[in-house]
Amino acid sequence: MSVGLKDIAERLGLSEATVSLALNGNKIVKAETRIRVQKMADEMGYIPNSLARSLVRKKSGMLGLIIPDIENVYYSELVKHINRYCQKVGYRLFVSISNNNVHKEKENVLAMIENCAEGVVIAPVNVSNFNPDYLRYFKTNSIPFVFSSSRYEDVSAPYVMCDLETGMYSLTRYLLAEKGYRSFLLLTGPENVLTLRLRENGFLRALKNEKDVSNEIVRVQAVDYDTASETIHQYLQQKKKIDVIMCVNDTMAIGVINTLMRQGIKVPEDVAVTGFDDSLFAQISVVTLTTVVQDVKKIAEGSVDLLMDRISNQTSANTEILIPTHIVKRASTEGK
Amino acid sequence: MSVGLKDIAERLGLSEATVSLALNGNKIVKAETRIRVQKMADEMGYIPNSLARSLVRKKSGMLGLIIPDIENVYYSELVKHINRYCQKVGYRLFVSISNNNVHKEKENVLAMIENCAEGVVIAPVNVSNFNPDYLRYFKTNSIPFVFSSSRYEDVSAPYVMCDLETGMYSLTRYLLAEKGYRSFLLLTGPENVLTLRLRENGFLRALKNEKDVSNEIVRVQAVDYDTASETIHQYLQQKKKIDVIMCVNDTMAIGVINTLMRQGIKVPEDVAVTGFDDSLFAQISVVTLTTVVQDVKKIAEGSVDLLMDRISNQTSANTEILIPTHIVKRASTEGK
DNA sequence: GTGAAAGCGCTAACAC
DNA sequence: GTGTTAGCGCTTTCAC
Repeated sequence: MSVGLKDIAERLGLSEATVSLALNGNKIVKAETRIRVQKMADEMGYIPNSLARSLVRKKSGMLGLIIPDIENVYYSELVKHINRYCQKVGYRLFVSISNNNVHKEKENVLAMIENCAEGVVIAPVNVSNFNPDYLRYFKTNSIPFVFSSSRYEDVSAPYVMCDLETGMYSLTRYLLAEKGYRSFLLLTGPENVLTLRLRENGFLRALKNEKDVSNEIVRVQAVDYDTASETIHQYLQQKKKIDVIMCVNDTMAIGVINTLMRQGIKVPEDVAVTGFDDSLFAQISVVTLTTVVQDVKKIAEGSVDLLMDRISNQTSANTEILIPTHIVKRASTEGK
Repeated sequence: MSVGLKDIAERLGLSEATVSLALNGNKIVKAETRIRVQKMADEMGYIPNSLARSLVRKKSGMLGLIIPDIENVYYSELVKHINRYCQKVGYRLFVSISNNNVHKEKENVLAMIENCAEGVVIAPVNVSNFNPDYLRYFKTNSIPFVFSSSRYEDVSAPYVMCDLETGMYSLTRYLLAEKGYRSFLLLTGPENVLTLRLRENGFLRALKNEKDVSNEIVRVQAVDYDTASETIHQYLQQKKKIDVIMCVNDTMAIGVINTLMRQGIKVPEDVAVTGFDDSLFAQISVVTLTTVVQDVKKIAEGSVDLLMDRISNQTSANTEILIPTHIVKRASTEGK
């Protein structure tokens, strides 16, 4: 049913080799023959078998991407950009989902090797990973990999991520110095997650040595909409006076805003709210979000560039790229 | 660097064949040998090359999924479920993105064949596709495919999608009969998109023969947040009296609600709003959305089941599965 | 129970 | 210019 090189060769009275060369546009084949072959291939609906090709070439033309969660807008945006950029540099992308689960991530790593990815971008799970030793399989199979969006601190490998610490620092300083807020609440998640810790560090550094400023850190289990909503709902019982609630992502910020508004508390007049990421959510909030922009496209392209570098040059320098962030001011803090 | 069957065989003084059989758990190999081989493979960090395996077995163990847009929450949810379900049935999933572009979809189809997908799920582009003849490549290469979430009307192939027409019908009837709304505005997109047309049909059918009921259809180019916001913003100039604004997806509904609220118009007190899909967005709206539930998980699993069926049984009946929808009532219509 | 041999579909030397 | 050959890493008869 499906047509192969052999079929074309037979029909044309040529050898498989010539057909192969012709189809690959090799100039060594007579132009006329090339055309003839090309035409016949089209006619017969020839589609090359990339399994066979990859096997013999020892190049699959495929890059891998491992992400924790595809429903998270941050990662779906990452996928979009990485996918697009891969195509641009002539590769195909195989995406696999770790479901924020270390064991699954290991499986995905093995799958990448089985599938002969020429390199892989890993967006690490957002839970603590005490033993990411399965990454050594990449080394033993000479497959380069880079971290993207986050990294494992005890694994020495190149990475591309945003400068989250500075991002949160700048945002906090802005709220402090320009908006004059004095009492801060940081709504964040588990302590052991790098990307959250960096935000926290930025937050604390910005407030350090400030007098007449109060800050509080509220830690929740899941950094999502529902959890944020409930947490703030409960927090409101305390009737504490807060100037601004800073969230570690936009989704939580929306949860906070909606909860506040339903209680008749005005944002930003009564209390300001900030997000992080500048995802889709930042703009579809009733009160648009002041947030920190993570330039996902830059992260995506930076990751692929870095990976391509390692694939072709076999450079082994542990390049570490920190993409600058910037803050975007919207309605949720522009009250005072 | 990377270890193959041969390496293991040499170390053990066995043949490649035996090692292969042992690793595949073939009972014909002496249990003791099997263990020995297994152990050595682990020790040496053997990872099978699925390219080679697939080539000889003529089974890649891979299914394909083509979607228009990964940033759209509907599709990312679809990816999640299909991915999960594929794993359950022992397949890997290769996702590719058509970017809502017919030409790209064709490329993706070819890529699926090149990559030897054993079957593929297609979520069609949401623009008119006058000539999806490239789908015949699947037939000529004996690769089964099924449509998911939508379909091309002039292509005869199995499909799994929600009963959008009935969904919209029920919602409209509910608003009419139970809520007593009399003037309806439907905010939808281009005329030639099946999934939108079905909604429209349901809407019109529900209102047909109703006296004292007015309906208006406003058509926009892009069914997204910004377009919906702007359109409603302009529409408000007309100062027409409208009871309910029905949107063809949740994202647009949020755009509408936010725009209304910013104009001081209360939802649902002054005007009610409905969405469609019951995506994440339906619940993160300030005013939670009354909407129609598309059971994405069922669509996902149905699509894979149908595909598996065609892969194994080579059945050729054109099964057409319409998943029932139901409406969920939330704050955005519960005013009157 | 194990090994030898053929071959999956394609490519890349090397002959002719 | 074109054909012959070998072989990518693995599986799977079929002898032994």
